[in-house]
Amino acid sequence: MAKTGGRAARSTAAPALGPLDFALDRGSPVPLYHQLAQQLEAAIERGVLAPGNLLGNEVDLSVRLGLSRPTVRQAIQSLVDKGLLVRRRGVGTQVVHSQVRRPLELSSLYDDLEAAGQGPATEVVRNELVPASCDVAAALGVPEGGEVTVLDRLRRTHGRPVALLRNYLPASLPAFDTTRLEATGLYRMLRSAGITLHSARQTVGARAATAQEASRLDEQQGAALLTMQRTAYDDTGSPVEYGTHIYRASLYTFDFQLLVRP
Amino acid sequence: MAKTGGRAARSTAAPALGPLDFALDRGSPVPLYHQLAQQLEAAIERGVLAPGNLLGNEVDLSVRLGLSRPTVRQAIQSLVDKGLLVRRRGVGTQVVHSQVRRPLELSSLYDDLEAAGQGPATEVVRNELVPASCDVAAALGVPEGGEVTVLDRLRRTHGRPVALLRNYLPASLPAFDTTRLEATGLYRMLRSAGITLHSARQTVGARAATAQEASRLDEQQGAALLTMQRTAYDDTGSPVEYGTHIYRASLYTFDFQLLVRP
DNA sequence: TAGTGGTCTAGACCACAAT
DNA sequence: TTGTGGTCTAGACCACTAA
Repeated sequence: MAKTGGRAARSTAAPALGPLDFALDRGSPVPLYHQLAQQLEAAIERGVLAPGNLLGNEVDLSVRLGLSRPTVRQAIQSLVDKGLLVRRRGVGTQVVHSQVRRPLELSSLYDDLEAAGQGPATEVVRNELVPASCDVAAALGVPEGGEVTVLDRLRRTHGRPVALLRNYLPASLPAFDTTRLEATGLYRMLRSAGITLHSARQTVGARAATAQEASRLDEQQGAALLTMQRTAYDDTGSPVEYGTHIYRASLYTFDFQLLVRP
Repeated sequence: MAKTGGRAARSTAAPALGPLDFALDRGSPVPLYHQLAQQLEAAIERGVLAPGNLLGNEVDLSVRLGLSRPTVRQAIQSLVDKGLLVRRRGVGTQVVHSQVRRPLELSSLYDDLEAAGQGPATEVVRNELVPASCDVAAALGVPEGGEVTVLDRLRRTHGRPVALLRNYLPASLPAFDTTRLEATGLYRMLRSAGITLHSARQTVGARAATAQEASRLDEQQGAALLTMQRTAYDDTGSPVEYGTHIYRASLYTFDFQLLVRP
């Protein structure tokens, strides 16, 4: 097939927006649109692409890169979805004005996913099978009184206790090795167990600390605590985890970025 | 290979997934992929599409609907992004297992956007120009001491105070009419002023109520409060609003769904 | 009017999963 | 081996924005 046949003709001495050099590898298993998106994002991050007009129209770009327009669009769209670019019909595609731009995954789900490995960050204080209470049964979709794994962890940063994490998991999952859990983190273990997270539902609130909670968290009784409940689901919609977390409000906040969908 | 070459042969009395009837209007200004997405979503919502295998392959679907495959894919992809569908290569596209499915916009930004109009939900208690303090100036990107609009509102539900909302806005915006603000809501007024929100950054925390806050919110001093700070940006990345909100933890929680991006 | 993104088409080959 | 989604192409016409 001569598909790529006429491509050699695209010589044209360095068009107006020459400074951008993208190296696309057609042999790579990573999709072209993804390669382009990554390199665009890197260019934006490095400030090579200033927050002004740019990315001269999609058609030119596709010709310059030797890609089809839909492919270029797909790359651009992924960055628009990330909030890095804005498209205006009849105007062009612009880099969004710097400011806060780190994508920032959501709240403590991210913590559980990434804040692992480094030192004795979280200590497992309980890891056993118990009968499911009413609310746990409802959240996990198991019969009330059926066995579930309960996991209590104490999380510290800089040596100070920050959070009490209680998680319930279906007993159908393989048992969790405590030491490995402390080194790896809950979500990474779920992942290596072949469970791919799909979505989660969270509720964030606040209340005063009980005497017991206060002593465990090194706070005064009645101190303000941040509370978070979460149910996480896998691809098929089956619940894989129900958690009730408590954070010291004096040391911890949830912060996240959100995009307004058109 | 004659792949679907025998396409005409695929007459087969009412194929397995016959019950779906989609009415696409090519004359409508609403894009075909969007029409299809809406009708698919409606079918899922109504339970016509059970959480199992379905949506027989994209190629057949496109033929049945008289659309090209990319168009069908675009429709499906939008529902995947919403968390309603899951695609598996070599398997097919499935409806995600019911459970929690309402998309649910994020936290109180949604409140501000939608919880408007109905009754005296929020009362404007302050609406004036003041010099920007350090943190306000930083958040809004204006010089310290420059004029900004400060807006204090008291929000009630069922007659009980729920939140104290303080917002700062650039003085460059047109003045906000207090009565209209109470009837319409802040974000709707911004929108009608031609400002399209793009993204926001939020921090959620907790602390004990001061005596003054307690009296305004009908709480005890020291009661747990939920706090939220937010900076919202428009398309161009310019800050359009900085808010410091306080909620009664006994009456209010943030709850939201989040999708795990692959 | 000219230029931009928005939508749509009709194909193609590939990678992966199930059989 | 078969069927699925994943990627990619090379065009086309339209709607909106700006000059």
